[in-house]
Amino acid sequence: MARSTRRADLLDFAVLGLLHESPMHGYELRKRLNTALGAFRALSYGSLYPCLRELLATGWVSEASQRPGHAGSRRARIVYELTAAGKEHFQCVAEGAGPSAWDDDGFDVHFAFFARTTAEVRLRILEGRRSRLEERLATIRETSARNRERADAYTAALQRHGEESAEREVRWLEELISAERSAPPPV
Amino acid sequence: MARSTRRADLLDFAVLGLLHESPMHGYELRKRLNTALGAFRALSYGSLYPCLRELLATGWVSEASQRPGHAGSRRARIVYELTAAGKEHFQCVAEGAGPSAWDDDGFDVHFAFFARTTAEVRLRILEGRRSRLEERLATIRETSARNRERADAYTAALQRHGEESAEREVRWLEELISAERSAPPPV
DNA sequence: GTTAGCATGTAAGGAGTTACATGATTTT
DNA sequence: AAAATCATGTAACTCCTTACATGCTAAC
Repeated sequence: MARSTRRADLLDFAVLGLLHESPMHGYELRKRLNTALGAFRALSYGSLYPCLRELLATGWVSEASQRPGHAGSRRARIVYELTAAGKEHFQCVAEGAGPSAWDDDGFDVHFAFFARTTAEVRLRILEGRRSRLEERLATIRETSARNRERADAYTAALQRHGEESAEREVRWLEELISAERSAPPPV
Repeated sequence: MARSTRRADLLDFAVLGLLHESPMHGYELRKRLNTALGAFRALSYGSLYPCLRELLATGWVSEASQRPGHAGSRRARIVYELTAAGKEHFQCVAEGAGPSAWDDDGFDVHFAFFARTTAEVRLRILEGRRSRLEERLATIRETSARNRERADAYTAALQRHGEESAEREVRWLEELISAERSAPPPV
C-alpha cells in the first residue's frame, strides 16, 4: 500500500520548483510552465488542476487564501504555496533522486532549477546527460553505418541532422561542465 | 458511425511507409521504427501489435504467410504486406492530408518518406515546418525579452539553447528548400 | 453591451508504456 | 545445457489532451 497513487512526478517537481519562487495560482502556473520550462509546451488545465489537488493532499503545498486588499485584486483565486515538506521533496528530486534526470524532458526541468542546487549536483546531472547523449550518438552512428546502402538521400539527411543535433548538445554540455568546474569554490 | 475507431494515425502511417519497402513481420518493423525514424524512439510491442491488428481490420495490410522454403526459415512469423488500399492511404497522408505534418514528430516521419512524394509536396511540407518553427522562435524571443530580469543564468542559458536549436533547424530547412527548388524539373 | 482574457474545474477518451506470459531458435 | 535473441501477444495502468461547463473582469 504505502505510497499508492503518486505519479506524474515530473509535473509535481516543476510545480514545486515554480512555487519556490513565490506563491501562485493555477492559471499563472500553467503560463509559466508553458513558457519558462522547455518541457510542458502544451500543458492543459486538465493535467494541472488535478495535479494541484494531489499536491495539496500529499501536503507538499497549502492553500494561501488571497488577501482581499491585494492591489487590483480580481476574483477569488486559489493561491498555492510550498510547505516545508514540499521544499524537502523538491530538494530531494532536484539532487537527482527519482527517475529521469537525464531524459529529454526531465533534464530540461532539472536544469531550469539548477540555481537551487550545489555545484556537485549540477556536475553529476550534466555529466549524466552527456553520457546519455553519447550512448544515443553511438547508436545513431552504428545504425547509419549499417544502413548506408539501404537508405535514400532523405532518410540519410534526417539521420545526419539528428546526429549533428546531438553533437551540438554534447558540446553545449561540455561548455557548461567546464564552467562549473572552473567556478570559484564556495569557501 | 462510419470511421469509428481509427486513431494513432502517425504510427499507422509509419508502418505503411516501411511496408512500402518490403513485406515485414512485427519484430522487424519495431526495430526499423526505433532506429530509422526520428520519432518512435522507444516504441513497444504493446503499441505495435494492436496497431497491426487494426491495420489488418481496416484492410490496409494483409497477412502474407511465410514461405516454408524461405532461406534459413525460422519459426512461423506473421509477415504483413501492403494492400492497394493501404498504398492509397499512405499516399494520401504523405501528401500532407491528415494532421501533424509539421509537428516535431509528424515532420520527421513525413520527411523520412519524402522519396515517395513529388517535389511540390516536399516543398509544401518543408515550408510548413519552417513557418511552424518561426512561430516558435517568435514566442521564445518575446517571452525571453519579457523575462530578462526575472530569469537566473541557468534559465536564460536553457532558453538560449532552445532558441539556437530552432534557428539551426530553420537554416537546415532553408538549405533543403533551395535544394528542392534548384533540382532539375522532371520534364 | 459584447468580446477577449482571466480563472477554475470535470468527464471522457486517446496513445502509449510496463510487466507479464509464452515459446522457438541460435549461440556460447 | 544455459543464455541470448527472435517472435508474438495481453492486461493493467499512466499520463495527458480535448471538449465541455461555469462565471468573473477589463477593454473596446
